[in-house]
Amino acid sequence: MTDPAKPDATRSSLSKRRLKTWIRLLGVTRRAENHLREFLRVNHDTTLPRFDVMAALWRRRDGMTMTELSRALLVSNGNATAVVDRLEKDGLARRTPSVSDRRTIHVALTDEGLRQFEGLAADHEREVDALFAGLSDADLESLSDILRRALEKRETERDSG
Amino acid sequence: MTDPAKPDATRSSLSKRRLKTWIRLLGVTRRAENHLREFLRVNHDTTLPRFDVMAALWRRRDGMTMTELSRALLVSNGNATAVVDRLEKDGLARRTPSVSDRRTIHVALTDEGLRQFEGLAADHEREVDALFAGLSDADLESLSDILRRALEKRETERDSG
DNA sequence: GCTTAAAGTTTTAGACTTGAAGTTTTTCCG
DNA sequence: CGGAAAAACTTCAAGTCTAAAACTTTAAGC
Repeated sequence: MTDPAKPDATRSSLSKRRLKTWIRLLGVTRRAENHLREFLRVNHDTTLPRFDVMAALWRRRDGMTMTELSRALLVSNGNATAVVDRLEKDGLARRTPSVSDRRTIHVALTDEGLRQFEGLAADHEREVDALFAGLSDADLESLSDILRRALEKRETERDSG
Repeated sequence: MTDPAKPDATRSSLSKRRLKTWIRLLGVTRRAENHLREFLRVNHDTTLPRFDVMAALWRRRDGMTMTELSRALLVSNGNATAVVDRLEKDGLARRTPSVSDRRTIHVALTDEGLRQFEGLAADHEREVDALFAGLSDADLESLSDILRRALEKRETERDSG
């Protein structure tokens, strides 16, 4: 358990540093999310979850199942159902029963949904650009690298666990 | 508008890279949050918002006002009220009217709240440590630096805006 | 055909979250 | 002093979110 080569202070400081870094990561993410939520509400009268769903559907233009959607967004399936319900009610998304597997339902943006999202996405990208304007090209490269490594580690764990 | 020194592709790729990095940041954060939520639920029968509130109250042992609490957590004041309501109902937090200002209310952990949080915090730190075990000391340093810069940029904006 | 399992969706109950509106108290300023 | 404005907090309505249970459809085994 104890390692003479590494005094207690060193070991504990690494763990504490991981915790501190995580808390900072969380803080930056929440601030950015809050900013974007406000932006979407004020300028486009929509919400972050709606935007996320529309973005996922836009990326998969030919439609995706509810389960694929909830997995892509890292949210529960019941949650996805509710958001899609509201989008459908507003004429922005459409559900189509699958012909090959009568259990599944394909969701896709309507023409109006596509049109609306494209305007939204351009503004959103500008906003994110401004939000992270303080980060240089090198910063972005480095940040992406580190985050990718953090992600990979976890997926390896999931595979073997 | 156009800058001959920087071709369109270059300018747009920087904006796109910021967007991609933000999406990755969001993904990593959500994955970690989901993991920690599950951990708290299964091992300690509690939730992330409760943990966050307790952590804030633990850091400020002598108590803090509801407004300080909601600002520290980056959530709305109505939200803070609801979470503290539940903690109070469970005997983990206590509200005390301020004597100097009858509008404000001081919130603090009870003895039981303190005791419970200390167990929680130790486990939570271990979990975060494992979650980010893939990140080296240098990674953490670099990540912290970059995030601090992203944060500073935004606060400067808020001051001058 | 019948049972069981698998894949997917929906429902339910409860917690969380926000923004806005409302109450009480304090501060500011004439 | 007295009224307006601001601040702290709560309450409310609507939406978001999760986990777990219920339900539907399909597939597999007997």
